[in-house]
Amino acid sequence: MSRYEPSAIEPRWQQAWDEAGAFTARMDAAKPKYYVLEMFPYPSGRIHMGHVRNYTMGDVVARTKLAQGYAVLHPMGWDAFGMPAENAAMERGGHPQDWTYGNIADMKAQMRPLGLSIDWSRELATCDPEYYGQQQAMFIDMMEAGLVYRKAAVVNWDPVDMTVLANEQVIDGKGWRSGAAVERRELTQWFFRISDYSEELLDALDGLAHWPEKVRLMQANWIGKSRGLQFAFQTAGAPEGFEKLEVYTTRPDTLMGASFAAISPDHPLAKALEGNPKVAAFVAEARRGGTSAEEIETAEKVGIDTGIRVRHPLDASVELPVWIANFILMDYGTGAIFGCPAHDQRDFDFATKYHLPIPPVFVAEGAGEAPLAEAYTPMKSERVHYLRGIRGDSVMTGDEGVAQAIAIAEDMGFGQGVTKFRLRDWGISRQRYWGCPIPVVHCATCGVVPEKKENLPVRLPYDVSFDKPGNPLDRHPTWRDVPCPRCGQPAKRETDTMDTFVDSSWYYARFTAPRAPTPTVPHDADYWMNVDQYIGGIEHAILHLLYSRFFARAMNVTGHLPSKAVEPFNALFTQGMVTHEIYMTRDAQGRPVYHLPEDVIRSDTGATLQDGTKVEVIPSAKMSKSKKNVVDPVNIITAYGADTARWFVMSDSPPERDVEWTAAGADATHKHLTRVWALCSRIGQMPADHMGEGDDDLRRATARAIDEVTRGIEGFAFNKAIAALYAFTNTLSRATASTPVMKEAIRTLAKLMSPMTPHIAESIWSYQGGAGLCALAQWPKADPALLVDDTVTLPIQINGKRRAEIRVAKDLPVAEVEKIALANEDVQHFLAGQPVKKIIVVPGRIVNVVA
RNA sequence: GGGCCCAUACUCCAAUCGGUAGAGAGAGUGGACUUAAACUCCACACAGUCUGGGUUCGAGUCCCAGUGGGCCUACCA
Repeated sequence: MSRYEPSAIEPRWQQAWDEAGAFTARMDAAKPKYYVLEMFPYPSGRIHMGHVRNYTMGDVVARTKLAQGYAVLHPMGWDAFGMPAENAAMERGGHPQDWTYGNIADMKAQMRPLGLSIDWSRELATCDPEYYGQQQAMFIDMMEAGLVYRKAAVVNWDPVDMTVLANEQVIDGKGWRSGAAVERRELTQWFFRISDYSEELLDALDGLAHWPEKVRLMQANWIGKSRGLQFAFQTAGAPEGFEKLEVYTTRPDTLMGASFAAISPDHPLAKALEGNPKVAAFVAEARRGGTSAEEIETAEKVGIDTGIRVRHPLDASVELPVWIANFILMDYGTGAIFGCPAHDQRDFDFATKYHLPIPPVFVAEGAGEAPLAEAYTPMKSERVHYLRGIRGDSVMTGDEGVAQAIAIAEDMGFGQGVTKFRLRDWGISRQRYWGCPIPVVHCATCGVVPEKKENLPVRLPYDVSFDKPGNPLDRHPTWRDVPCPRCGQPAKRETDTMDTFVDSSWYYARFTAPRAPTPTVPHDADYWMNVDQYIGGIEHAILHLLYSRFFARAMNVTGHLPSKAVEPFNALFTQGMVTHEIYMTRDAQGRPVYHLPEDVIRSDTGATLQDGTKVEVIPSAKMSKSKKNVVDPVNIITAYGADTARWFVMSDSPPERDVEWTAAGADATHKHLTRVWALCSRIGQMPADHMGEGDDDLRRATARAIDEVTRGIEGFAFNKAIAALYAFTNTLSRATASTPVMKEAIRTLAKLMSPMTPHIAESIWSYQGGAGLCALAQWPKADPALLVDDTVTLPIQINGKRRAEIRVAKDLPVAEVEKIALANEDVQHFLAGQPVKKIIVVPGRIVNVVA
């Protein structure tokens, strides 16, 4: 065995795996199946260390399950539609399709050297017509199932780029690319009825036992269920048609503390009042409100009195003013509220500003009434003293007060208890070229008509240009102008395309039969679903994962997935980031200048540039191009090999936490692999009949390593599995056992390393006479008899302090252990004649004597 | 404002059910090898677990209060 040269062995083993079809997923009724999936990447053209960590984690799971006898499905694809491709076309010319497929080829070329156990025969890109055509078929099925509808919705419209912008693309009220002032425009858009599933999507979260608590909580908050009271105020002085004003509240128990009513600037009543120039000006100003976090935080609560009055539902003699206020959202509830300043901080701020009364409804139990410096908002579970409860003076919890208020309102007939959700229907229309075309045709006679399924896919035309702003599909007559699929009269295609989140909401299902002429194939979907382990970033905790859960239900309703797959991901793991130090100097003007790690010389005392300039070292942060604290995986693979990169990103930190990339760490990993190589070489040269010492000890150490590594991997504690491998390697390198035992131990070491470092594992395996490919060899099982010692060392504590230890047989009865412990010389010494009050024996662990 | 996570040796991190604080890695120190250095090998040293209370025979681990750092989310009535 010559030197350890990753560049020589890695491509060779990758080829061997390919030729053996080692990772081709095959349905096998005789085997349990395992579907492991990492969130597929956007084809930006470059992989980064975050990808390496994400895909290595999935690979470790996939390779281990394969060795444990599962039929494994471990596919990869590309989330290939989206705006960057169009932006690139606009900025640099070229075509989004060419740009995207070029990037896919580049990225795949960077990924393949990692040696991932991916079934590349199932590769797909969401921009493949074979993929999005099936998505269009499902869209039509969903239309028929009543899961899709059109409605007018207010959107952010960029008048220069002539497109709809997402909220995060609006910066300071201006389009992020064009810089043009963004308008709010009403457009007719397509929606999925995800809000019909609010309750179910919320309730089903409880069943996702192997999802991070954090993600489930984030989704629950996003769905946002609330129980409250909806009722109508009678108005006075309102325009015609507004004799009633519907409001919604989750705190109907505070109704007697109402001092005003307020409506959203987007409320129909506000629109009806825009004849008043002051109102119109206020509404226009409020709508321009910034969207950045900072602006929202500092935005002052402002309003304008409409002059309209409403009658209090419980006391007709009380009239409340109706204000238009900038902090009322049209999207939530009814877009109108009653203000109870004593028990809502926003209302309190508002009332203080406009000198509205602040009557408290309740006070802390035992407290008296006193002027408030801020709103009093105890938890609803807390008992409070109601001074102005709906039933007058009483003491109860907020929850009880709310329930009572709803009951009374329903009894009196002025309102009903209702459950509301924050989750809105999912608007999927995008005025973009590079997305999945919505497969419908607009006909003057027949209205909106779905395309015939035999005409799918509705392909994106290639001959488009991006020299003009707007959607090129809009100005493509031969694509746009088509006969109506129903009556044959001239009609127009829908030119909007789908949100790219639609593409990623079902790719996991498509992987089970990626080339089928239908979205899925029942037999395949039934065999492979669900995804047993899904791995990805926390940034997709809400949208992608919630949409996927909805889509799986929609696919079930339309017959594309079995009912067992309505929750498509059995287990979810969200991995931490890869971080790196940041190196900074300052230019003549004092502005920060950042430097790439390879341009910096790091020493114990600090860091300098090549020319000796002192560099400021900023603690590790997420790798980012702008801070230049990036390490290119391609360079690492060239310098050290894929096994080093894979091992390093899995070592040290627990996988859910961030891992810091350091040059010293990567170097150390490479050294370790070199040591393992040398150890293998040495064992390989031992005479076959060499009789050594400590065979049993090495067998025990081997069994322990199997046990620890297996438990580490299965428990997603890859750092602990790697630590166990370090320890086992050290033990083995010091061992002086007989040749067969040594060989057995290093073959086991290779197998245990193979999920993390598959290439070097294959080399060792074949050199040590392992049969076939290491990747396909069975995962070792630890002999339970070798995992337990016959005798154990028990520490003895006296009053909680460790004072002595004894060595006893593992299963020695407690009474015997007590006797031996008390007879111990050191114990007698420390007891110094004190009587023993109590003795606690934890078998196999510890003895504690209480004196 | 709300929520979640983290805090153990110089650094990154281990420590099953509460049971001897150290598995592993880096950096450090000393030594062997070398003309010398690098590489490699061997050895050594390094904390009582962020602070303050509590529960317990026993707390890094559980509970309460706080401090520091990170992430997410937010006028949701």
